[in-house]
Order: sequence, then C-alpha cells, then structure tokens
Amino acid sequence: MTSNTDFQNQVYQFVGKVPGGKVTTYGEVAYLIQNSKIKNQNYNSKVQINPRFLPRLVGFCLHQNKDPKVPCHRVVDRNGRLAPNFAFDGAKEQKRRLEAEGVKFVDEMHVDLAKSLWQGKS
DNA sequence: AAAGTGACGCATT
DNA sequence: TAATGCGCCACTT
Repeated sequence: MTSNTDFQNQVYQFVGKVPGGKVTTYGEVAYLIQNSKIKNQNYNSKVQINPRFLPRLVGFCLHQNKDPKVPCHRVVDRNGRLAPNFAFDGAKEQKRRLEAEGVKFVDEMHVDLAKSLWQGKS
C-alpha cells in the first residue's frame, strides 16, 4: 500500500463526484483531469500526458483501486459498455449495482448513456 | 533496473 | 458502413 499518485488522486476525486444513478466515461474523466490540471497546475506528472492516451490510464487506475469508497462501477466506456473484468465480481455485479441505483440498460452489457450519462457541470 | 501488462478512444483503411 | 491499428503512461514483477 503506497500513497497514491497525483494522477490517481485526480481520477478518484472525479469519479467520486459522480452521483448515484448516473454514469460517466473514461474519456470524460480524462478530459476533466486535463482541464483541472491546466486550471490548478497541481498535477505533478513527470511528463505531459497525451489526451489521446488518458482514458486508458484512467481505466487502469480504477482497476488498481480497491477502495469501496470510489464508485468505480459508475464508469463505463464511450459506448456505455461495462468493464469486461470488473475488479470486484465481474461485469454482472457491476450491472447489478448500477441497476440498483436506477441506471437503465439497453443491453446486457450496455447502459443507456442517453439517460444515465452524467453531464457533470457543477 | 528493465520489461511486460492493461476498465479506452480516435484516426485511418 | 465496419474492421483494424496506433498511442506510449503508470503500475507490477
């Protein structure tokens, strides 16, 4: 257990802001982090991360995270697809959690982004 | 210390 | 319109 990097902190912070019943995407989180980075200049990455690669890092950081406090199940990919290997108990459990919060599904593996995508603003 | 691995997203063919 | 490739960071072993 080592202290989290600033990048991880940013990821968890933004994910933690997603309200129940809503979901966000890796790309969205990545975008917000970039924006926050520029705004606060608190991000101490060794090098500048290409925005194009950010979403992947976001996903990887969430995969690492085992902290129940972080609602990682509310993060899906751009197509609303659930994570193939959800850290806790597979995508099935992730779907179960989301449905419990009122998130609608259009498919066994896809959430209804049109209705449940968190249009984070505030 | 070095190399491999990985919850994605976009451009190009 | 669909399928395939590229990007190149942070973390683990």
